[in-house]
Order: sequence, then C-alpha cells, then structure tokens
Amino acid sequence: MIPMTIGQVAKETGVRVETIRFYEKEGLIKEPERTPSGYRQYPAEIIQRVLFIQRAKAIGFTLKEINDLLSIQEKPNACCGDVVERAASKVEQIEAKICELQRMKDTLQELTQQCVSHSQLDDCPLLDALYAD
Amino acid sequence: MIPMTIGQVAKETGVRVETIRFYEKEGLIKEPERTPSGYRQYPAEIIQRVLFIQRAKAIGFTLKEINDLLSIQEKPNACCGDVVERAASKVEQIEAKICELQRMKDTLQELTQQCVSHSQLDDCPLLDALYAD
DNA sequence: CTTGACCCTGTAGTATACTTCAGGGTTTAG
DNA sequence: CTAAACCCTGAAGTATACTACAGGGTCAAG
Repeated sequence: MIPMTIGQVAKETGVRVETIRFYEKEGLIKEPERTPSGYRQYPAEIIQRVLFIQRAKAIGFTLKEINDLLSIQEKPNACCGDVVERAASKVEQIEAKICELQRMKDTLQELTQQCVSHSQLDDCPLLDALYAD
Repeated sequence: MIPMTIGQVAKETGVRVETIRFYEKEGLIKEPERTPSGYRQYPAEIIQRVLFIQRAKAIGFTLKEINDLLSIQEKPNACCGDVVERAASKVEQIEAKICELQRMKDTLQELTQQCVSHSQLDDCPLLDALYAD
C-alpha cells in the first residue's frame, strides 16, 4: 500500500493538516516514517486513528482522555473493563454537567417569567434578583 | 460610609483581589477613587456589583454578556425587555448544550452496555465502535 | 525551468477567566 | 522602628484545542 502524505490524510479525514501535526505533538498519533526530504509518510491505518480521535471527541472525551484510551490498547494486560470504566466515569461527568445546566436554565426561566409584562427597567425583577442578597 | 480597600472587598465577596482588578480591567467594575498613595477606595455598592457578576456567571452568562447586562442599566431608554431578551437567548444556548450532552451521554451508555460481560480487549465493542466506519 | 501546490519547523495568536510572578511602595501592629 | 501584611503595575502563565504565521524547502505539471 502506498503511504499517504499529511495532506491526503487531511483530505480523507476532514481534519486539517495542522491539527494532525498537533495530534502528533500531543502524542495522540505516533511519529510516522519520513521521506528522504522529510515529508511524513502515513500508513493507511492512520485514517482510522484520526477518525477514532474525532469520534471520541464527539462523545465528550478530552484529548488527554483519548490519549489514555488509545494507550490502553497498547497495553498487553489491559482489558475491556478499563475502557468501560473510563466511559462510565465520563457518563457521570456529563450527567453532572447536564444537571448544572438544567439548574441554570430553571433559574433563568423563573427570573424571565417574573419579568413578563414588565416594562420599567428601574424595577426589573431579573436584575433585582441578581442584585439581591 | 468608610470606603473599602480591595482586600476588604475580596473578603466580603469571596472573590480574589486579583480577580477584582481583572474585572476592572475588563470594564465590569468602574475605576474607583484612589488614596493619595494609589490604593483603590471602594464604596459599599461594590459588594453588590461583584456579587451580581458572580450570580450572573452562575446562571451561565459570560463576562462579556454580563458586561452587556450591566451597561443596559446605565442606558436611560433601556427597558426590562432588553434584559429578558438576553436571558431568553441564554436559555436557548443552555438548552442546546444540554441536548448535545444528552446525545453524547446516550451514545456512551449504549456503547458501555454492549461492553458489559465482556473481558477481552481485542474485541472491545466500545473501542470497535470508535474505530468502525 | 518555473510556477503553484504542497511540505517542513518553530513560534505566536485565539478565546475564556483567571492566577501567578517580579519588583517595589504603604500601612499598621508591637 | 521594623517586620508583617497589604497595596501597586505590568507581564507572563494556566488549561483546552487548535489556528495562523514566518521563513524556507520540495514536488509535479506544463
């Protein structure tokens, strides 16, 4: 199989060239072979690796966490449970964030409703609530 | 009323001295009077202003948005509706974020469940899903 | 053979909301 | 009067995930 240039990887994955280099610097992608002139030469597997990163990002993992996830695979005695454990912990994090946002939303809506049919600024319930003790 | 030093304001509000100076630099707090030696002298109202910022932050506004909110109050022809409008828009933003997190959580939980009662890493459904097309 | 497209490195910039640091003056308690 | 506690400015650092830029080499088409 013909090795790919970084530009081809970018085109195939929809990820920018600079981002791929950035992932390499961060250790998410291992340093590829180089041509005599120094161009990176990627094997076809790189596509899956980059897409893995994108999908993991989409479900809420940070790059650092994705790095952890990827290194699990390299460990000989690692098991699926290690992955599940991280996923479960991430679910908890996401749940906590949802609760927090829900709480913020409820507060905001409550304040907004008190403001309906109100036109004078000098007694805006929303601003008052933010000012009150 | 005796004016307060920045340290007293910090103690009263639970906000760090540096943060108060930062808010001033960002225009959220107007520049206070100074003693002859250059110390900031705050009127008692500063407490409410700082707490306002904290409360608005807690319900999801960014500092830039809080700045907008605060300047509404200074405008003579502004009305409560202007505030409500911003609050409603913020509610929408929060809702969108909640949906996104919910979607991520669902995906993660689905993948995690497929992994239960699974011990071999070389065929972990969660990792597979991230790798698959 | 030249022009444009592509590649390289290293550094700096973006956004958000601060925190930390260096270097130095002021105020207050003992 | 001195030492601790507090204040000042301005610049740089933190975290996240890139993006952009400067300055320069390489490769493929016509």
